[in-house]
Amino acid sequence: MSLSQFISAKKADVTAKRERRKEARPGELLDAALDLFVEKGFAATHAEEVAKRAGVSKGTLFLYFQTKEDLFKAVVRANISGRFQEWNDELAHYEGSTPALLRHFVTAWWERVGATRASGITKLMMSEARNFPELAAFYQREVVEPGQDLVRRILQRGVDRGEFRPMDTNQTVYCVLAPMIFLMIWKHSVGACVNSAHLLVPEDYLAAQMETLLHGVCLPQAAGAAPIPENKT
Amino acid sequence: MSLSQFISAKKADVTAKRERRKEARPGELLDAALDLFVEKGFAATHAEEVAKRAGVSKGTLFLYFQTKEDLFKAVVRANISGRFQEWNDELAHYEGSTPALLRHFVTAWWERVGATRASGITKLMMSEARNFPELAAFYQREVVEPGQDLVRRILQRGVDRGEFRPMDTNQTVYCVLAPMIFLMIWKHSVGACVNSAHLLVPEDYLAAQMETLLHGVCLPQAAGAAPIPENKT
Amino acid sequence: MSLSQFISAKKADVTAKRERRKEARPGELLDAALDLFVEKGFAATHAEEVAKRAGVSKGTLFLYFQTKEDLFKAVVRANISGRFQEWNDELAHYEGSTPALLRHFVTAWWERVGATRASGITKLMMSEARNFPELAAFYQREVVEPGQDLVRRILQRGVDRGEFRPMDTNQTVYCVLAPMIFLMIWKHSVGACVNSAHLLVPEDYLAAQMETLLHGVCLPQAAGAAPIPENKT
Amino acid sequence: MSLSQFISAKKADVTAKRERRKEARPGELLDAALDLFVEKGFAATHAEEVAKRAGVSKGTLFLYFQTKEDLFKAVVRANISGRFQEWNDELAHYEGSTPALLRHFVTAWWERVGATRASGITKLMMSEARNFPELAAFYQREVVEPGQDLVRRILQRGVDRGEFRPMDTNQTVYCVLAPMIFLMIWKHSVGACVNSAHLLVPEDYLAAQMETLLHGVCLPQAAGAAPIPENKT
DNA sequence: GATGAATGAGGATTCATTCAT
DNA sequence: CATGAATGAATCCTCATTCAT
Repeated sequence: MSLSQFISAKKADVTAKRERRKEARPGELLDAALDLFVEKGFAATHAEEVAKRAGVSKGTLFLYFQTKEDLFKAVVRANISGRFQEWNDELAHYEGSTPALLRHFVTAWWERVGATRASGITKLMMSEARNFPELAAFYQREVVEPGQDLVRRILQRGVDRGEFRPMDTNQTVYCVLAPMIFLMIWKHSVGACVNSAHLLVPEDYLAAQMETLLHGVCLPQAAGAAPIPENKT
Repeated sequence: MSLSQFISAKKADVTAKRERRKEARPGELLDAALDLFVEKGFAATHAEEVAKRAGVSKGTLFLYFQTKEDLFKAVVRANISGRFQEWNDELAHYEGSTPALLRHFVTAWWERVGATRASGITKLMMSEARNFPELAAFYQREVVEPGQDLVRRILQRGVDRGEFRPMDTNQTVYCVLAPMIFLMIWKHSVGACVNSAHLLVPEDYLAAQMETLLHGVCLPQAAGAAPIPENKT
Repeated sequence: MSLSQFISAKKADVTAKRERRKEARPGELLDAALDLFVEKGFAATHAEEVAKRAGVSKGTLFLYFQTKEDLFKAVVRANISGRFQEWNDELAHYEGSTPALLRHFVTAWWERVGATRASGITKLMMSEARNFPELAAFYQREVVEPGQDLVRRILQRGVDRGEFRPMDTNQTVYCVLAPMIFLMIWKHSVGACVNSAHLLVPEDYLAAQMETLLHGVCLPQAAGAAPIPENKT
Repeated sequence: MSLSQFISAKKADVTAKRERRKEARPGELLDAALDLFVEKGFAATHAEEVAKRAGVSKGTLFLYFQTKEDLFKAVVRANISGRFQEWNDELAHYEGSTPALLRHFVTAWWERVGATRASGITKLMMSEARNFPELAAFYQREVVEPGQDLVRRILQRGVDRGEFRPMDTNQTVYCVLAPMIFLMIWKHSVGACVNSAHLLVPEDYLAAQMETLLHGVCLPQAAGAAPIPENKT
């Protein structure tokens, strides 16, 4: 190793160590923040506690996130918003039937969000939306609308390909999303502190929901469902 | 009337008025507190605001409820009364088809609970369950389990009468309840502070859910649904 | 004393004691605040210190003044703004010559503001104006503009009555006010911490300023001054 | 050129550059600090901002000045240089009338100090004198007293030459200096953040002040002013 | 010497709770 | 019983200063 190589290696090393730390910090803080936000809610989570759990001081937290709201937004972005790109890509390149796509989407969502700590964020937003209008707006913009949009496009794909019967996709979107939202809320509220005799089994519940949903919205030729009778109620 | 008579009459009058109010006080406070807890959550609801809305002073609130937590617990307990007896009776004497019964149950629920202030209690419990585990257990015992039981018996009636296909009623129960729970929470959180382009219309949503549900779980002869294909995903 | 008299007297007494306290409080707080604001500046004055000096707790201060800025505004109103009514009345009813009026105004100002603690407020505003734009605007609105207006009307009175030569009153206003402002600043800065050999004697300084000013602006017939020569500079 | 030669040449170059910068550093820092202290006051000026404006890091600032107070003191000291020598010389060799000398002095002061950044120092001292008594004394000694002395000698020259009426020069000195001081403070406080309808025009204000001053203090034969009437007030 | 990440004391403000009246 | 003035612990955020690199 030449001298200059040695010198620059040394410097690189020093810098690297620092930068590794600096780059790791936000992640560690987001991690700690997610835990605490989910556990205690936005208002009841104290900045100092987040910092302590991440192993740094209060001041350091505010070095990386200007306010507690910013921290929250960053948590949402890191855990949810970021996923939509991925899903949009999958949707664009999916080649199978739309019922299969919908099942895939729900399964993937469960694995990547529903079953993870990130699911707590949704419960959190439902609880605190009214007290933090700006956060609510942010969440609506970054999560709710992209999510509804994604589902709407899936449903429309089914209609366009003659797999689903014509429908008001704007309303049906809620039939797809509501079970997921319900699941996240349930898990982080009642589910977190009660041992019921008949526990909710998320995967079974989701599968059941999807099947009842599909047999209701599918045309006969697509998923084998019968035509909907006209004499409703 | 002598002076002393006048005085004691006046005093008696004042006392009577006071006692009347005194007995009404806790109810008025619980009423005010329910509204505020639902609207803003536990932490963000200020004792003074509750008192003001009930028309008394802050001091009086703490005369009836030692702490804010006590007030919260009293609010939840006071609002979870026995509506189940009523429904159990209706179920026992219902003579129509089970799909019609289920539709009736959901409609009645929306009218008697979902559309009323009582729906706020559910939102409240979902939001604060983790902070009040003791209350969550109470809620589970007094509300969740009786509710699940009721629905389970409706579903079982359908299976027994050959209207519904055989199913794991313990899981399907959630398919009936989840939309209701979702609706209550949505209404009191996102629904209260976001002007989305595509608002959720509760009645439409419930009707749609019920139809997709029925066409998924009903046997062909019962509600005209097609047989469920065996090749699930 | 009858019973009812006794009763209402007792009640009145109790209430009175309380109210007397409640009414005295803001004054005590304003008093303490004025001292501290003048001594340490707005930013460096701590709410807790103000409260302590007034003999109450931090919380009590915020019971009477929502923010530190509000406290400051109240201090200004109590010590300066309130004076303008009084001066405007005096101006309206003054019957002597305008030079005498101007001398009266300056003397009165010195006695009622310049020589009192209130003078510190002006120095304070000069120091902190740029950091607290809202306070600066408030001060401009409540003090500077009414003050300039008052002086302008005095000058105009002199011109109208043929005592002063015609002038741009908007600029001359500063010739009257500047010595006062200078005095307040000097007194609360250099003057507060230096023992100069040749101390500024405010009364002498003001008198000298007024005389030079008058002999400059007065028409010959009014105060015996000569016409201003045209070859300035 | 060998490798080692290249390295040491490079190093020498770097070192030279560094040393050049190193010597300039404190000056750049003082320069940046002056601007900020004048603009925002001592407390509201942040170390980091000073460093950034000087193009160095926060750490470097504290390398040259142990504390923010030290920096403040250095700023004041660095900006109070000997402009008095220059003026004393001008005074000694001036051959015109004393009124003309006084006008010259005021005009020169405005051009060389009042209109420049140096005026900020005065505002700074007035604002912070009470927090830095030691500096206030220094300022008194190095600036205030020499300045008063200079003016006093001008006035005395007028009296001695029969141009000015006899006076207490110690007090009249303030009549000359106060407008200047007022102007510097006004400009850096109210003047910087208020859009008044009638803005102060420094040059006009100074000219007007000087004329009223001269016509008040001058004997008739000196500047054409009328005799001062004896019937004051 | 120079850097900038990290620190933590400090300050304004809130609000559940107490208690003299 | 009822009141509401008073309290002070608790919380977010800032920023001078330090120190490992």
